[in-house]
Amino acid sequence: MGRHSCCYKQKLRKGLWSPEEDEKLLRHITKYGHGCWSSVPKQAGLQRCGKSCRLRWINYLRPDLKRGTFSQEEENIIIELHAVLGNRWSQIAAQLPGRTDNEIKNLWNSCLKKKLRQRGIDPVTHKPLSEGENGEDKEAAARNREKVASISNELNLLKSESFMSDAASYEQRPSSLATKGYTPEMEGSSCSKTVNASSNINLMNNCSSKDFFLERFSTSHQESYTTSCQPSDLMGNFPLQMSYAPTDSLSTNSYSSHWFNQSARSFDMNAELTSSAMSTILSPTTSSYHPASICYKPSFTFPSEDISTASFTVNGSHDWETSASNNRNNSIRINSNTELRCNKPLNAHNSILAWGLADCSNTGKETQIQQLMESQTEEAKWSEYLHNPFLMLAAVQSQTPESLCNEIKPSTHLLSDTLGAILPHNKQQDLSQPSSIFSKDIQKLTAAFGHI
DNA sequence: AACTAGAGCAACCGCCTTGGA
DNA sequence: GTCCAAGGCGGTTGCTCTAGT
Repeated sequence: MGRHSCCYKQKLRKGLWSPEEDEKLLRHITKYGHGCWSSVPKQAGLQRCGKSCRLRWINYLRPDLKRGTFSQEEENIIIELHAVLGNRWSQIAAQLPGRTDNEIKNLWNSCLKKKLRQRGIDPVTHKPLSEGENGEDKEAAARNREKVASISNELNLLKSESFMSDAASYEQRPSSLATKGYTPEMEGSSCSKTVNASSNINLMNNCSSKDFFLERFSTSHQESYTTSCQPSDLMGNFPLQMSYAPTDSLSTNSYSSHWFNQSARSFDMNAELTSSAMSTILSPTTSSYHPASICYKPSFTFPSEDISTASFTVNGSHDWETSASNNRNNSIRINSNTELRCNKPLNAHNSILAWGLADCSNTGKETQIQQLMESQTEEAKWSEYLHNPFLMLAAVQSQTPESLCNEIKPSTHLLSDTLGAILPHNKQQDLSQPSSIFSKDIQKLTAAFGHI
């Protein structure tokens, strides 16, 4: 790899775009659309490479771009999203209509990082800066810690044969679809990419339960069907610090932390699991129901769609299976022992799902995990579990369903409470409508898992 | 007025993934 | 299965502007 092939062929202009070039590009795309970017410069009469044209369009000429400085609310959203997503600028940008990843990246590097440091928050970890460690040292230290943790986790993985089951893949939506949704013809395209098992291994072992869930249950990062997640519920020790954004509408719900999908819908973290994972694996008709479940603490909000009871199976392995292909047994099975499932019927009047990690085999064992859970607060328990997938696995494999049962907290109100303040006015009406995204995902996962 | 440093921003670079041949 | 072009993304560079000296 190196310079783009198009740049070899002829001497192309580089550097800043002139108004004439802008006009040519704008006129061409307005009239014909961009189609294949590599052919755009020729058709538009530009001495630029296709990539350069694409970038110019995306970052500057696009008509839906929002100009001007970032509002305080936008900054807060970026900070919150960065705490969750890290430097995934395109994903962050996807939650801020009219803003580009480049813009956000520049803002972060030039302004927000500084602001966070001034507030005593490490922009890398989003945790309070410790005294005696300056920002740069802290960053380096954080990177080192990550490396160490990563290596350690890899070793743990090797030790854990249960995690070394054969590879599986699941479908993930293409990033292009999500990020650059301004070309209508792109919508509905069905490209996909496969994430192999090694990705999932890393997800598990980097001890980010957030990532674990997002990767496992969302159809894509880019189009992540959002979640609001109570960090103590799902993110373990994930460093989501809300304290620095106390005034905006997001932060009034603090730990609800709503996210948005490409169409500016907001969902609940739990809904991410349900909307992307569930919708892709559930048929609206049948699924199994297991009365003796281990209730998984986070409650899942599901859009009001006519979906019956459902379950999907999880094990500690990164190997997923589903029997959804025949639409009779709508479950994802990772291994034979554990199920993560919804144990409430879903219909238009009951959109709250209670999910369970159900132990299907090893019941009644007393374990360290159980003792741990008994001794800690509920929040801490789940934090610990979600922080450490191995603990989770161990617990699930050794606990009785009852011993792990926690109450389910409805969370739909978080959605409605927050959206009004966040969504553009013209988007708010969508909230009452069943999301077509979900049915799309049903098709996608069905297709994705159908061949397994 | 000249110089310098820093901030902000636009664009490029290099790598990765995807999909078609 | 391999190769390659295209597209996407995050990191980096370099230019311009502005404030301070």
